[in-house]
Amino acid sequence: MRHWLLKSEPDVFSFQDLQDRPRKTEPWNGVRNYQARNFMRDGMTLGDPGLFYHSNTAIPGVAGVVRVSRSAYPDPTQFDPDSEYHDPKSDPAAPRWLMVDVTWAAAFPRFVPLETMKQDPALEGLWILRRGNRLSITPVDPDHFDRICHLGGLKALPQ
DNA sequence: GCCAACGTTGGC
DNA sequence: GCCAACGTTGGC
Repeated sequence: MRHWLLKSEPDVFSFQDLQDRPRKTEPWNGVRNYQARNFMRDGMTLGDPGLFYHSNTAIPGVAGVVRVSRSAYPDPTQFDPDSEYHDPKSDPAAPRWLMVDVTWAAAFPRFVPLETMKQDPALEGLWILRRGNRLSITPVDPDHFDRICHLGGLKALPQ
């Protein structure tokens, strides 16, 4: 089992939006970066926990925890001409882009701002804190994962 | 809205 | 295969 951090712009899709979904589950579509795709394809397995990170917003940070509820499969939006994620170069016989499903697991009692994580020596090396980081899906060390959950006031993960 | 950092594209 | 141009990301 590996740990992850998933970025989402809350104006587009927030952690609250996920919680409000039927079955609290959402396909993580629209990933159009090869490295992020490879993490989903080669790294993610069912049940992997992930931090739900709000990016490109007034106070960026981690809102809570999700779990991978379906492993990587083709992202249908790449074949949809009406989708903003449409990729005309992707061959339906060999889909270029994949997605996973994620399911809401637990909300942090306290939102953990990026600023807080930056100032925490225990989080040194966390991918999201590296300069110029733009990857929307990144692995997280178990120690870092636990530390961020602690900062968020989460005692233990359900199940 | 600015802009640094980064990934992708395409001419050569 | 190099690399300049371009588009996107995302913190501030």
